[in-house]
Amino acid sequence: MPDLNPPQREAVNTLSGPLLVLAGAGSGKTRVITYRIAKLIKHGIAPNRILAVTFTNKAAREMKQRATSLLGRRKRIGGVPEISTFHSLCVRILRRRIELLGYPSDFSIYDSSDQEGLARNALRDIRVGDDSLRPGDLLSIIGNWKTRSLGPGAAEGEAKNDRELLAARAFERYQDALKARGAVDFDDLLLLTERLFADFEVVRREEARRFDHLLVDEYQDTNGPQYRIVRELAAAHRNLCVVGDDDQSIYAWRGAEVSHILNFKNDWPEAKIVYLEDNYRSIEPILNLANVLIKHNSDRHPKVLKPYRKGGDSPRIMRFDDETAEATSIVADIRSRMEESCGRIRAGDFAILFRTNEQPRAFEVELRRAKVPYKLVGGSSFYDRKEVRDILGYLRVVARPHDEASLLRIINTPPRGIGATTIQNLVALAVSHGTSVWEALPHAFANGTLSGGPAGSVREFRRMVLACREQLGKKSLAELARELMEAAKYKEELERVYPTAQLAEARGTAIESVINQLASYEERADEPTLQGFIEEMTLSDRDQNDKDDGKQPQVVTLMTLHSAKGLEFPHVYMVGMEEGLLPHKRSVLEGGIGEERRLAYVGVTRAQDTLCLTFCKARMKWGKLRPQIPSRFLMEMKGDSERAQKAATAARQMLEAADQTMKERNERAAEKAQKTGKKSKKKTRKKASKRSASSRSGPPPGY
DNA sequence: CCCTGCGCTTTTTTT
DNA sequence: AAGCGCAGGG
Repeated sequence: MPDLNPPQREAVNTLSGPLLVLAGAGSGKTRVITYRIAKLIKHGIAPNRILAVTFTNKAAREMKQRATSLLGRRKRIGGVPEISTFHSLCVRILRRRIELLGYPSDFSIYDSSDQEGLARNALRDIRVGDDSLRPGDLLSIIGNWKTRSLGPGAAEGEAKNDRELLAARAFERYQDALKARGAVDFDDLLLLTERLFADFEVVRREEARRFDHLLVDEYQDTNGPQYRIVRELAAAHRNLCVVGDDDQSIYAWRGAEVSHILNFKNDWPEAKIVYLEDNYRSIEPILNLANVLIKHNSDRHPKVLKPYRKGGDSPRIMRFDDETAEATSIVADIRSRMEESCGRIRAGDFAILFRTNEQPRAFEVELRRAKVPYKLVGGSSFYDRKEVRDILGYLRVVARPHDEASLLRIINTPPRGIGATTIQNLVALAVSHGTSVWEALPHAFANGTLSGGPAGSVREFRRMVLACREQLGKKSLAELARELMEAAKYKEELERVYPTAQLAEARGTAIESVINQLASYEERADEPTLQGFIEEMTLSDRDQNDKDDGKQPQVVTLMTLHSAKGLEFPHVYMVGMEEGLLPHKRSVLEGGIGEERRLAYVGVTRAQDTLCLTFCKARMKWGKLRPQIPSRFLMEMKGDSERAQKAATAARQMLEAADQTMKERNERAAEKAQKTGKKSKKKTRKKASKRSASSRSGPPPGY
């Protein structure tokens, strides 16, 4: 890539006022942002007056690195620019001011698995009509409302059917439960910040005054709350630079609105607009494919990626019998390309991109078998492992014993004789006192809720937590964590549960790994706190690789198309190019092919040198081999619109049919449930009345 | 209180 | 195919 081209230079040199940079894929937008930050500082802006916001921690980390290396020695003068994600920015604001909204300033942040527990409780014993909801469904509905800044009241008012009414009521209980625990979920971070700005002018001014320049990356993916937070922060100084590409908007399902970037000029009439269309990343044939594909989207800002790197091999399209064959061949392909290149091409040059998180399974098996090193980004990995969640639970309880979700998670892990009944009684007592379970413990000893064996176990548990809290600040956090896990006899439990020492050992490494990450956090952070570490673990993008902050190991990358946004690889495989997968079934049936096409576009434009698109004739699902139709996007890229049409029609028919059989099955199940359902309904009612009898006051909201 | 085994459901993307 | 919840035995 040459030095800055004219539009890039213009973007970098526009130092004040609103600026919209419409940057195509591979046009060097990260470079433009970092150069701009450097330029601002060279022109005398104090670094700590600059705020840059990104969507992922990875992007923030990278931007920080590049900016500091650009600035060299200069960074020491006047601090460093603040580069963070929306979420961590909001956490910082809320820690300062959230008490105005009735939350404690040491609020906990609940991640998806904590949320699920709350959702389950919120749904307990409510029924509207004969609709019911799964916790996951509820959470996605709530997420939807939250990204539209709707509270439970407004949601109930808007509810159009029983299902939504039910969800709205559960939403209220869910939100009450969160607040009662002094906890917020991910959406709340944005929502409460927005509310703080709206309700308290002082806060808005105070926060807006911290910075004179605001830069936002991936602006096409801002949702409502993010958009309004940006607007408020930049309203006074108006030095707002946003960078994005409407063709890469892939988060509409999470509330992102492309209109934010398309209507930028309406909000900031004096804004300058710069287009970056020169692509320095990919070779010509890859870009041709991308351009042809995205043209099929009608609702867009027309632009074309212009290749800087002319010539090169055309992308390959390959067909396989099933996902096992797909994985085997691709892994073999990777191996042979590495071998033939005599070490010039390395594992780290390859990426395998897919639409859904079940797809990498076959590849993992195959890569392991072929001894090719790889990493699986995101998905259910390290952070979701039971052991990791357990130790984090312990740490969270030590940091803040009122954190109910964590307390209940670990109070009997490993089993220490505090069973379900005991826990239920404790929760009921806490509820009737209107306190957290932790606070209720002394009362429970006093009034006899706890007695005998369980009382002893609980007392010992409480002592263990208190002893650990005692040590906070006196010992290193890593040391503390190690001692805590020892006191909890966690390793012994692993040895007990797993048949072989080897298995137990493998499980134990997760614990070790968290403790190591804690140690490295302590070294790196200015003022390390347990809360700070937990926050980092909760908010971090789920990239395990941030632990080895030195050299990236040379490994093949496996990730979803969504996670691939913003990245590039010399050699890319886009796998599972099939109707129902990409475009995803849901989009085929409910509309929204445009976003799927953008997703495919994002995938194609990740590739620098070679691209390989693959699909399978059939795919294993629920133990059955199901025939697949090649993705219409493949045909669109080949310029065969007619066959793309046909594929679309055939896919719709097939998926609708599958949907129909499933509906029928559900109906049959529902009928069955109605017969036994009367019984089970009675059962749950009985249970409910039992519970309320024992707790006297009945289950209040949140339980 | 804890463990096992059976049966039932499962269908996207994430900070 | 696999993970989860629940019932029943130790």
